[in-house]
Amino acid sequence: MRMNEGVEWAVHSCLNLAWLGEDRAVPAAKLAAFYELPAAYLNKQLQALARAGIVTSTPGPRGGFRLARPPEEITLMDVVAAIEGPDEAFRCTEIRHRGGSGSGSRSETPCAIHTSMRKAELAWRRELASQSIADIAATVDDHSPAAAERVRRWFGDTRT
Amino acid sequence: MRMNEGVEWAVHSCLNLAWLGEDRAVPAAKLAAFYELPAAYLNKQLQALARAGIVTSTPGPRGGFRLARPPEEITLMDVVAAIEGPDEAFRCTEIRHRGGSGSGSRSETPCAIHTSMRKAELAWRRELASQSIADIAATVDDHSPAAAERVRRWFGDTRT
DNA sequence: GGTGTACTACTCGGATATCTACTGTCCGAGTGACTAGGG
DNA sequence: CCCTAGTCACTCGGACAGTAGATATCCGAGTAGTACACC
Repeated sequence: MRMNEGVEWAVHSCLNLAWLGEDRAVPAAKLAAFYELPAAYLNKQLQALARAGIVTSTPGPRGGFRLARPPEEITLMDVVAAIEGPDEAFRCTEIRHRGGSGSGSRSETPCAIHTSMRKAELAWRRELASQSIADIAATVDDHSPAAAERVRRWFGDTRT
Repeated sequence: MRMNEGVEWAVHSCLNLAWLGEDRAVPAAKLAAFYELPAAYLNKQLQALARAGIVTSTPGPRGGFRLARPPEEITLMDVVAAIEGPDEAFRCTEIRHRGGSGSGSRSETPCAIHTSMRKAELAWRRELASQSIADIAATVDDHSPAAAERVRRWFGDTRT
């Protein structure tokens, strides 16, 4: 089981967008250059965020991405769901109804394994939903206060 | 993000082994036939369980797999870790230290995103570790009491 | 009849193909800004 | 000096390859049971 690498990129980009404010749009190429990521592929992830309503995109010159709502209202769960899709990690294929096992009583009782797995996954989702982009930004500001300013300076100065 | 299908097979097989008792070994081919699964591939998953010390394997005629310890002491976390491996789903690649971002202060503060993700994943693992094979067996016995007996009969009768 | 030995069938275990989906790249559609010309 | 039309560069958006990991399969090593020959 492995999470898409795009999730890491997306969260970092959301953090940067949060620091840069909502009044300016940042092109995907610039967000990618900040971390030396492949620009076109990061763009793909940002598109997913846009479809999920987490960021808004504006085309043309001076265009780019910006957060669609305040960072307090964007949770890690939102970002993960946008990139990974709605499906849960464990997918019950109902093998208990195949072969010699299910012959006869095709009961409609829920699969106990599926239930247990879902319970664990819900705990995971709940924890993700409890943490917002603003929370993470606050943690970073606490540990290294210069980070936000460095981001603002870098995105303000370079004209790549 | 998608969990290996082998996890589902492995948990079902552990359940069956629990119902069949520790005093008899069941070949992988028979466990596979019960659900019409590819035998060689299920065997691969059972090997992973054996390496993790969840089941013991005995070769030769009358050989097969059996639980290495009572089902009360086998948790879902054990099985998932055996199949999926020890790595966590979210892997921080430390992109924050690449490119224009990290130039200058390569701080040793922990990555806040990584910390948050790990927190969620720990909640998931904790929930998995709290449920044992015996718990699931009890749930199934509660919902459809005939299941255990049907398993014992099927594995006892057929001589495939 | 008892015992030792060779044989056979059965099982796991790991090495080897195939296939899905994640990763990465490219080009076109659309939009806003800028420039130049006219009033 | 102000307004308008045309051009251009920039950006997103989706369509198109490449690749790692999961899925599926096959064959060899080892073992226990069995049959047979010998004592």
